[in-house]
Amino acid sequence: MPSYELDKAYSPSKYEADLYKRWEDSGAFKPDPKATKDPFTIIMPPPNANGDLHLGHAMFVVEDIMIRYRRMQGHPTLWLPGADHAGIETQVMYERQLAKDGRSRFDLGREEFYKQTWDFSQKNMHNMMDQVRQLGFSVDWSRFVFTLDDKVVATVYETFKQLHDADYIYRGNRIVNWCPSCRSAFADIEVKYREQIDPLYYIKYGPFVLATVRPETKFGDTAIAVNPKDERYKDLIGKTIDAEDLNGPIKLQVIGDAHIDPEFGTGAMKVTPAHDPNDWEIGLRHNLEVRAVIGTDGLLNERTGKYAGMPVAEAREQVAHDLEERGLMDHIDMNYTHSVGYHDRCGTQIEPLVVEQWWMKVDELKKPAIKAIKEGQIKFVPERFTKVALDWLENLHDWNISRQNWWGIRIPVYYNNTSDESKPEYIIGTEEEAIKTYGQGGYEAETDNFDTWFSSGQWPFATLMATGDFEKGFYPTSVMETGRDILFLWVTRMIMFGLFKTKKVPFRTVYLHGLVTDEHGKKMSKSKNNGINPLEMTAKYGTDAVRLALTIGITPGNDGALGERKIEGYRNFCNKLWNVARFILGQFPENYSPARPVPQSPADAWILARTNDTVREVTKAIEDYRFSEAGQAVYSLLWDDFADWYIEASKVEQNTNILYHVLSTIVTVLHPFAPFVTEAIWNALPGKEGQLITTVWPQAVKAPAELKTQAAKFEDVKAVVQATRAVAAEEQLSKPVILTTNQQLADSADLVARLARAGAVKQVGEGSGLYLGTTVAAWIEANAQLVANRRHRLESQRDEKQTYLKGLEAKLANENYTKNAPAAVVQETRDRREETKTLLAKITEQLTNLG
RNA sequence: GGGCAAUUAGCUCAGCUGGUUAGAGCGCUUCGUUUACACCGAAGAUGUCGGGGGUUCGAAUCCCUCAUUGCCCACCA
Repeated sequence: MPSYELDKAYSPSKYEADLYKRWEDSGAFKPDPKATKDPFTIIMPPPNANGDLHLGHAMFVVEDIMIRYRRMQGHPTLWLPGADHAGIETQVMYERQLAKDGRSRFDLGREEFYKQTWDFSQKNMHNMMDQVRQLGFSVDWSRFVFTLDDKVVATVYETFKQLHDADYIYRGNRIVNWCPSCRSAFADIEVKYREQIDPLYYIKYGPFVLATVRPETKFGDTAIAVNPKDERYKDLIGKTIDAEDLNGPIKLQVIGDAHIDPEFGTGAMKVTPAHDPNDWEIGLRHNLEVRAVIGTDGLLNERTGKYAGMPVAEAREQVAHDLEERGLMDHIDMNYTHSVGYHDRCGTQIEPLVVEQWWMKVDELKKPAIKAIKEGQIKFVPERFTKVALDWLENLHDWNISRQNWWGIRIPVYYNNTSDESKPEYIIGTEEEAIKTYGQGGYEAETDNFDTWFSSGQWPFATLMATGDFEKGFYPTSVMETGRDILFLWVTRMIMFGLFKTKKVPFRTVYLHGLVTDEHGKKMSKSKNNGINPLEMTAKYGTDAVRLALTIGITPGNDGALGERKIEGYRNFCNKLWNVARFILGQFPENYSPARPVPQSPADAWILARTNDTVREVTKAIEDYRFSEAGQAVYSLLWDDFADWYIEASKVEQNTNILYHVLSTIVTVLHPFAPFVTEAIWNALPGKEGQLITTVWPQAVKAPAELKTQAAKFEDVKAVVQATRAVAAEEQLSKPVILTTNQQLADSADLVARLARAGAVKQVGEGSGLYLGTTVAAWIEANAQLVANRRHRLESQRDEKQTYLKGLEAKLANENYTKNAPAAVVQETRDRREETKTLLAKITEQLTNLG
């Protein structure tokens, strides 16, 4: 015997874990092999296996919405989860942990450090997987992929070799962004610039005075550059000058280079090709000697004499001090503002150094990517990011793909360590191949790792190749949904790699979400202590509440504010839905077996029409990636229409099949957004088989005219009820009596009375009392005093309508309007005019009767 | 220096290709022991849609311009 009963309030913790397990165990998360539509695939951006999930990950809820929606639509649907070893980021995090015990990675050594970081990330990975479950994400766990899985690494290696064979990979000694703390080079995009004030030293160099913020690099100066058009220095170009320096006299050649701004400083610049990117370029142009004076350890080297071994900052002070002492300092500007690069992961100041690295040529690789985007093979949501991505790609320079960190995927290169020069300088391949080529002990393995983004840039195909789904129609994937902040770092690179490796775009649509900020739109940060932990919130308010809070009111590409109060609001909404279900379940007779909903009353027709419209609206909105609007539409149907009106109406005239139908429909279309509460309710409904997660998405139909006519009658009832309530509230009337001349309204007397909390609804030949001003003529029985009291209200009502009518008439009198505006719009204006005229006549009549 | 976005109710934000008298949630005021829900219900107040100009029959929506805020990119001896 069904016990159609639910707890008084929805308690998420009671259901979530069980429901999730049931979904997972039933295989619902796997693509349905029987589904016949096109496959729908999303590869989840793999969270970094080095900590807890945060709100950025919780934003993947939009992926779950798409996935659940497509699954219900009957597509073979795959949401593939994974985790990222996140090279340098994880390394830095684990090093911080080590630092708490006063240790560094150098104490452990490379091998031990790797092993411990592996354990650290494995632990985090499992923790993270639990958290993904907690968010209700319907990912196919059987296809979980880690970036360090053998199959992924194999694909990454294969791609590297293919790129190398195509001549897109080279090894080069060039200036790079060096992080002295990580002891690794980084790509330009991993350097974040911060504005700061530093002293600008004007130092004397023979006949020159020149400005620099880095006097400590002067030992690496190999020229002085001036603008060739600068009259002051023109004659010196090409000459070599003698200058007194801290370590004795030196000679420097003077070169002319258009890069020099005559307005800056003294118009002359010291050129240090080894330690400044611009100077490096100048050096290339003028074939200057590259003299390194700072090592990869961030310390000055033996070329600097007594400064050798000093860290850069210390050396700078010392050199400046000594220059002053020796009379070689002209003056110092203490208020010079400029921006300085810092490593975005560890925050250490970047030291430009010349170090040998592996590079990827991008000039050819980016072309197909640009083409694909321009041709619309990849669409961006929101659209404005199309141009942003294109601009970035078009200006992209060769990419340094090697990292000297210890945590990552080793570049599969072995160098010739034998004296046999007929053998290749290096090979790309396995150790066995190295042995074959160079003999046992005749080779040296590369120790550099790949940039994390080199491997994750291959994620869409690397994952599907690892799971064996690549050939099964899941590639190209459907949507790449990720944070706006990694558009360049990740998305553009996936496009390049995807097109190179598979000749196909990796995804058809890129959906970018913005940043989740605190409730006042401020960035969340530890120092401000305004952060929200999504996992704490799911525990406190339920996962559905958090999901809705991250969906509704948040638009693609834009930042979205989230406060605890917002989550609380959606917790309330879930509870509202729960109670609606609880009420309806209580209405079912024993052994109720649902039948086709047939409208018997205007209210029935009205709610059926509203439900049908909402299904259409939600479906369209999801298809258009307007998830906020989709969620809002269901929210409003449930609360504003179903709960506030229809359920109340059903307490007078009940149509159980319609209650059942509307509840089922709401729960179904809300499921992608709030999967738990909807599934819990579904399970309690009689006559439902299987799980909601795999139930078929409803289809909106073209509503028959008769349904619309009937529905309009309920709108009339609503209007009278609302007007009555307003008057009753303002005049403190209890149980007012409603009079009407309208047959239909009189027919619905019980309904109107209940909804309006009226004493009675009476049909009369002629109205009297307080006129309600609704299209269906109705009055509230009232004495002369009360009517007189409300006279001003009628008058202002009349004035308002008159103004409005005037506007409409002016509009319709305008030929330009009636000619140019679409016929439907004009017709609507005409209808409105007639309506307003009728109302106005009634109000005027009422006022006349008042005398 | 280049670019993008935002500016709408006290707060946080919707408003898709221009077309009802501009919306939601929260907050606020008043009232409320109704056959589910106080995590509730009813009623209500609050807007020169940042300023100025323009296009149009019609502009929150399109164009120009200014202002403020945020973000991205580049450069910075």
